[in-house]
Amino acid sequence: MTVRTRFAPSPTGYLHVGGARTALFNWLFARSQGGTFVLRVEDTDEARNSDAARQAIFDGMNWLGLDWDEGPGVGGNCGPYFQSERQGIYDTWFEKLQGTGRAYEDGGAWRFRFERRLVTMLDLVCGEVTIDYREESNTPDMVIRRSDGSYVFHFVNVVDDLEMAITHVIRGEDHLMNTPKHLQLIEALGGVAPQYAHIPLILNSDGSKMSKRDAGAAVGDYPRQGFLAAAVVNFIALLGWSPKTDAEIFTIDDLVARFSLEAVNRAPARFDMEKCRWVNQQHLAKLSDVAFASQAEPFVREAGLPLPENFTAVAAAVREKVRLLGEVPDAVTFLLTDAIELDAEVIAKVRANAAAAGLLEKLALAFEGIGEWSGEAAKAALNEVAAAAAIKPGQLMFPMRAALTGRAHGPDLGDVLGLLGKGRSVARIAGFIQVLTRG
RNA sequence: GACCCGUUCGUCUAUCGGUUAGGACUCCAGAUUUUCAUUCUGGCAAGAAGGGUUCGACUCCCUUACGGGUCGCCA
Repeated sequence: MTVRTRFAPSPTGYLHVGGARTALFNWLFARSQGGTFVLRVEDTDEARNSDAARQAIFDGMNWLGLDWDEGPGVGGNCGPYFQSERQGIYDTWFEKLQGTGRAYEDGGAWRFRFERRLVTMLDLVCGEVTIDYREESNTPDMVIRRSDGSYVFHFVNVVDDLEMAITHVIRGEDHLMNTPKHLQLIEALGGVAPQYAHIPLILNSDGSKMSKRDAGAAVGDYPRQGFLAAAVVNFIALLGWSPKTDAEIFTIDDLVARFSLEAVNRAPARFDMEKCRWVNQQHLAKLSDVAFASQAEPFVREAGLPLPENFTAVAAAVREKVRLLGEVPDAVTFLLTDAIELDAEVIAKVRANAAAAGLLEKLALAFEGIGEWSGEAAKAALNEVAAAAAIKPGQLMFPMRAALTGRAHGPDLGDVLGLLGKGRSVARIAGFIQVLTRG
């Protein structure tokens, strides 16, 4: 039997990280088992659905790299994959259920009569769970068809899982208490129940339930901030699942190779944005210079900065200084424009050294004398100036960094000098000396 | 309120009866880097509480506390 999993979101809002992780686990399980991953859109609630939300789901899945083998856009033998287009199928199953005598009308709606007994399920994550359905007041018969003729979630979800031959239902723990209902319905329908795996929910860093508007909740925000899809996939995979090794940085293929439902945790996990950023930094570090530059380019363009021909080198210079691609524009501004902002604290710090201005003047002079400019040549000149002044080259570094970048932190000075070129380097030093001496 | 699931450093986690309870993020301190960052080394920091079972319990059982989930003609 080949594994078939599905992700069945409702297009009622943006794609949530919790949903994304559910999709990821289903995808990982299918891929690791050589199975099929189905995307099914549960858009039965017309009032709450929107095209924008539908698109957000597709965009989010595509961005994360979670491709589906069957579903919207790719088709498959179990379509249509929008529940809004499956009315006829539901009608057929509903009639079949009516034939069993387990459905009864109530105020225009139709309810499913539960068997009054203990229902035991064997969850792949939670283990054996038994729910008491003997007392009707605790577990009233559920409505499966509304008085307006439309079907409710429990019914269509079960029918579709049967129709689509889903073998493993991996979903959030918020569905755990729905499972006995689904099991009873499947039994009445004469179907074979899939295996269930209820995964723990993702909480905010303060332990509250993560919902809309919480930081990090919307998958669509991640690309905008400059997260790499591979990093987000890596990070959310580690929320509630463990690869059982000390390694933490994985490609999506690594995850496929290591994934197993047995290693899914039972306790809810909190979302730690700091660590997510760290994971992103680790993934950025693994990119080639060219790949990094092309990822960073849209952000620089968006910031309204000019893109020089040597942008790859510019980006490479700041690569290990950033955790998010969104930080790149700020980090490279001083290399792309001459309108640099001088940090007041940095100026004060340089001024504290009375000799700084004089040294910088000598440095500018030495730079002027360089025939063939390069970062290395400039550094050699700096070393000579330092030697002549009987100071360590390191002492000249800070004033020079301040003059060239306006800041205390930034790329390697050799890189900066090489990228800036002779003219701009000298000009910035001259300008900085003026600021220093002005008062 | 009832029912279900859970509870190891602040956070993510390892441990499947015998460990100085390990790793990672964050933070702090050193080292390296002529500068910045990276990197490296070290440090702070945990078995919710109380009962059992056992020669021995973080690991098994019970109780309590706490956290989360579910109780719709939402999905």
